[in-house]
Amino acid sequence: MNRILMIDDDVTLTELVRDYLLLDGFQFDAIHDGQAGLIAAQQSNVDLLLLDVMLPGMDGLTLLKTLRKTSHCPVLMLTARGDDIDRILGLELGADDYLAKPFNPRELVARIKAILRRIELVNQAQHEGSQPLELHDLRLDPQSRQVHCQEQEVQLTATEFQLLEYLMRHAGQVVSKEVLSQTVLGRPLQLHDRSLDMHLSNIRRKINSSSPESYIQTLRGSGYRFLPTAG
Amino acid sequence: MNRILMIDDDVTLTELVRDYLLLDGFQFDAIHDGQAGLIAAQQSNVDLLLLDVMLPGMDGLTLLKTLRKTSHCPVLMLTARGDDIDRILGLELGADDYLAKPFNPRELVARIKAILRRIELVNQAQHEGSQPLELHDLRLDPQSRQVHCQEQEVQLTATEFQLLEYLMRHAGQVVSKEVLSQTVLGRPLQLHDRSLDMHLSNIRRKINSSSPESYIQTLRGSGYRFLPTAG
DNA sequence: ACACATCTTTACCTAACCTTTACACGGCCT
DNA sequence: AGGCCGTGTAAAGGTTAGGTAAAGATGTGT
Repeated sequence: MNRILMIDDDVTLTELVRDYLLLDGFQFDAIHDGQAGLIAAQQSNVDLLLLDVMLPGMDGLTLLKTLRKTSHCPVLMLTARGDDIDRILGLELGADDYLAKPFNPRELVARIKAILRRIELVNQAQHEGSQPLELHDLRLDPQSRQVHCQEQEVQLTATEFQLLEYLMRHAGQVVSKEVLSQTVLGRPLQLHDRSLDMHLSNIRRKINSSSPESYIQTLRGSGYRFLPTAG
Repeated sequence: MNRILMIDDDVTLTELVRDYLLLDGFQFDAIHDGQAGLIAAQQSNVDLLLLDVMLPGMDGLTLLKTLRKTSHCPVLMLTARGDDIDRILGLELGADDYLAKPFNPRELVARIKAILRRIELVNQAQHEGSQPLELHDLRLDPQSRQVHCQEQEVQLTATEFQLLEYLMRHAGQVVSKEVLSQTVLGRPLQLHDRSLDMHLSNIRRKINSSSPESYIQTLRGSGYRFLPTAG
């Protein structure tokens, strides 16, 4: 789960952004004053900072400059149109992106995700989890992003693939819908949200066309479990 | 077997790291003084150097600077939080990575492996980088920078060539747009950046004029994959 | 300065995809 | 038995990623 800190004196705006980000499964805090914001950004463990340029207490550019002495936390600047964007993004200050006010909250979310994905990439070099998984008559290969069932290729969408991969990696364990929603869909499970059920259903349909076995058990009220091979 | 040398005055820490690295099949030595460390690094045959910034005898940055005059051995810096990371990683000193103390030993191992893998890759690329690649009815020759499709030459621009080469070298694997943008275009993928799509489109058009086969698969939401020949 | 090649951005479109809605079924409790 | 709740799934609806044409920007050589 990613923690976002927003430093902006516009309370209406921060509340709006809060709503959107919570829906997408982020943790969110807002601070409405520059100096307090700097301290919070320095001390707490923030994954990404949303920073307004115009701020009471301390303006955003100064804040960023100060923060950069001690932190490389990714920063997305919120600017008024016509601000000195080159300088903000350039080496001198080193923001990761900017967005001109007023902005579309969806766009903001998209940019946040883009930045975090970029960061993720850098850390990913050390990621090893790319060995093919083989259970029952299923083979799932993250490297080629292919799934075979009884040697027949099964075409899965990105989400279906992630879902199946997660279940297979946790074979034998019960995985709750809450966890699946958060890790696979990237958002908290909402009331009446049937997306996961649909994806599961689709996976089963696609797999069952090759194999009648059902590895994916439903544990009513608890979640799902992928049968381990021993069983 | 890879040989790791750690230069750090914290004996408890070096012992901890020793345990982890031995378990992972590395050879390991530790030296607790800067000057002695430099000499050891210069003389012995080390595959990777773990270097603390704060050191008795000679500080890590000076050591690295001196070492770089004679050696290109990969270096992973161990820093206190808030050290001038840019300078460490930058061209001036040329460390390969850094890790802030206190760190998780697993993370350290992961980064070490990542660096060594990277080095390995580079060596490999230099080694085989000049042999022509042949897949399906495509032949791509890095040496002459020519591409033939069914014996017919296909004129590609520099970017298109690099893109195709990267995909062919990773035939069978999914390659994300993020990775392609970073490696081929040399910049992080931005939101709404369609350059890659365009280059892909152009490559496909040029190739398809000679051959109706489509080796380049799109995996919506995941990236692209060049079909391996076996399949 | 100009022409040319290349790369990037913009814009539009479509198909693939994800989510929502709706209804059905079956377990579980009282 | 009856009702509630969680789940399966078909179908509809809305959204988005990707293909590509065309315009714009950038670069390079003459």
